[in-house]
Amino acid sequence: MTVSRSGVLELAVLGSLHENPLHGYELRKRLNTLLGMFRAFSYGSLYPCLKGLLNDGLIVEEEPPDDVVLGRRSKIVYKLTAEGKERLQELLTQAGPSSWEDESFGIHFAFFRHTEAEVRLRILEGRRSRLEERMENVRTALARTRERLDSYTLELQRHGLESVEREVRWLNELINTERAQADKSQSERDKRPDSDE
Amino acid sequence: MTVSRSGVLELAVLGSLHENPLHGYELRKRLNTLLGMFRAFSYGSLYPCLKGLLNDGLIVEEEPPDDVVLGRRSKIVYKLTAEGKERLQELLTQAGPSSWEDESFGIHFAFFRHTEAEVRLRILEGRRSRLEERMENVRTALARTRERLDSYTLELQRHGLESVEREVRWLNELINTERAQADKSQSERDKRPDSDE
DNA sequence: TTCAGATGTATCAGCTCGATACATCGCTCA
DNA sequence: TGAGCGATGTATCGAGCTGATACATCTGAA
Repeated sequence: MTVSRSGVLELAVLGSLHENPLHGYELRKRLNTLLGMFRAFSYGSLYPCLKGLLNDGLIVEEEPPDDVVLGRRSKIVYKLTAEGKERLQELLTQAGPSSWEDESFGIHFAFFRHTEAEVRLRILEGRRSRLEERMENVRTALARTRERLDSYTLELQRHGLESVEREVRWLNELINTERAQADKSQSERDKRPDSDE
Repeated sequence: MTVSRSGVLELAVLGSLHENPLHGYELRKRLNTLLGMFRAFSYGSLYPCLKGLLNDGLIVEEEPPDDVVLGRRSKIVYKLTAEGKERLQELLTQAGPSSWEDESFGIHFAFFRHTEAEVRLRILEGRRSRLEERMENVRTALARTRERLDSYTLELQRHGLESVEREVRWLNELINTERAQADKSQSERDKRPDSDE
């Protein structure tokens, strides 16, 4: 906590370093590739974050392999410590309201393969209800406005709402898939496919 | 420039106050209704912005109407000055790269009814090429990645790209409409519909 | 009457972005 | 050879925004 580190960035960095050790520059590229259109991190957030994680003992500098030692090392390659792995597990397990914020959701989603089915469902459903709530607010605010809005503003509203509706449908599909899988593995564990759930 | 004021917020505030004088609380509600799903401003940015605009003489406190004078005024209603109107025109006329940033585009769009057709086209086309460029980068970065990504990450990429593709199509429609209107008014001005432009 | 919730102004810590600085490496073109 | 250039690489800073919070008033309902 000594140094700036926002939780979501921490997850992104620890999750990436868990897969393989990286140095800052490459970490940024990897993360931005991973997140695609959703998000792009800047050095101004990554380097302070790495410094903070190092400071807290969650990551350490990796020793360069012997055959590179001769040259001055310019790269600083980081890898997770045991505490770092623990912390990552913690971040992957807990899913609070921040997990379905716009900025956090993509990160959590990108590391879904490491998280429990139950947590995945919680995050997906949390995001869905967050979006639906927001749409509801916008719609009622829009309906309450007395003056009539010009066509450009209305078009903006329409497009915005439609985009979010599409995301909700996408979330629904994902949730259904997750549920179907959960049910399947549940009934496999039970060894007897009863009709009652 | 004395106080914090980011250009896009300045446009949003001046544009709103141009239509009718408002106090901070109401300004925020109006702006957030106007922008719908696109953006929401916080007090932490609005009040400093109002202070800055006041400081630079672009807005002034409006005298309360006589029939309210008796009670202590708690509201501080602001309205544009002549310099404020000038500045607003300036902001509406100029369209640079910042106009097609994610955070700015919605604001510019929401005030399109006050801007020239030529500027509207510049902003729409600028945003389109910005999005296309970004998609191109993501796609090549994705193609260059050697390791294969898990299904969640791929799904995230797919959804992200699809959303942006949809926005590009939306922009195309708007651009076509704008162009058609521009051509129409152009030929009306010419009074003779020649084939060569 | 009291209390909750909307209205209203204002600030602050923490965090992020975009720009920038600086240095090295490998490549190409002359 | 070496000049130039773009990618690689680490790092910092100012400016600005969010979310939380504090505090005060007004209104209507219980």
